[in-house]
Amino acid sequence: MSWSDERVELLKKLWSEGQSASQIAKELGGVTRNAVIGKVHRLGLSNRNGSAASGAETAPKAKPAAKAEAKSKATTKPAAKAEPKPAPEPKEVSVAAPQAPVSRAKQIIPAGQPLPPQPSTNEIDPAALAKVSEIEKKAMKLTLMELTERTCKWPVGDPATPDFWFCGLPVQSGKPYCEAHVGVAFQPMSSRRDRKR
DNA sequence: CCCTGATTCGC
DNA sequence: GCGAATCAGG
Repeated sequence: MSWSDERVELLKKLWSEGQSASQIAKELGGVTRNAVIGKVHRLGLSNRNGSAASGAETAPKAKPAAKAEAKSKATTKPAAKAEPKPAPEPKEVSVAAPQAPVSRAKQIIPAGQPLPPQPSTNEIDPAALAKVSEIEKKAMKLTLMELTERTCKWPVGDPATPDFWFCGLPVQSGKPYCEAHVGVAFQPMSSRRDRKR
């Protein structure tokens, strides 16, 4: 595989979108994450500007590079290329705010069948819920067959609906869900024992 | 162990 | 230019 124009464009897009190198590699196909990273560097866009994706974001690293380094990086990138596609990316996430309720999590519990470990959607940390609804917007939206050992298996939507999918984001570690969903899946402790019937 | 990006260096 | 190997870190 070679870096055709289209592939480079897709690479740029996905990279600035905040996708990880491995994810981009998968989508491109025929390349490894190393190839992606290498290309990214060669393109001079190692810095993901535009909007730092909150969440799975690596903090700004300041690498002294204790190795032999006598080169100065000339980051002179005009980038004044006329793109046919203006890159419609309304990326301007304002996370600084006290987290305004973007959207109320509707209780879309179909028949009351507690499929997922979805705990009572009313006594969970609101911040965690907000986090969930936020990451679910950029979830992988995988199908059942696409789930792997390390993709978030949190179901979203109504299983009896075409809008049903699994989160699919990278799992926290050995857990079945991504960080955000782990947050709501495992309640620290709550009034659990007071469930009387 | 899983992952992330960064860098090096033979090709 | 390319990317596997390696490095450095979470």
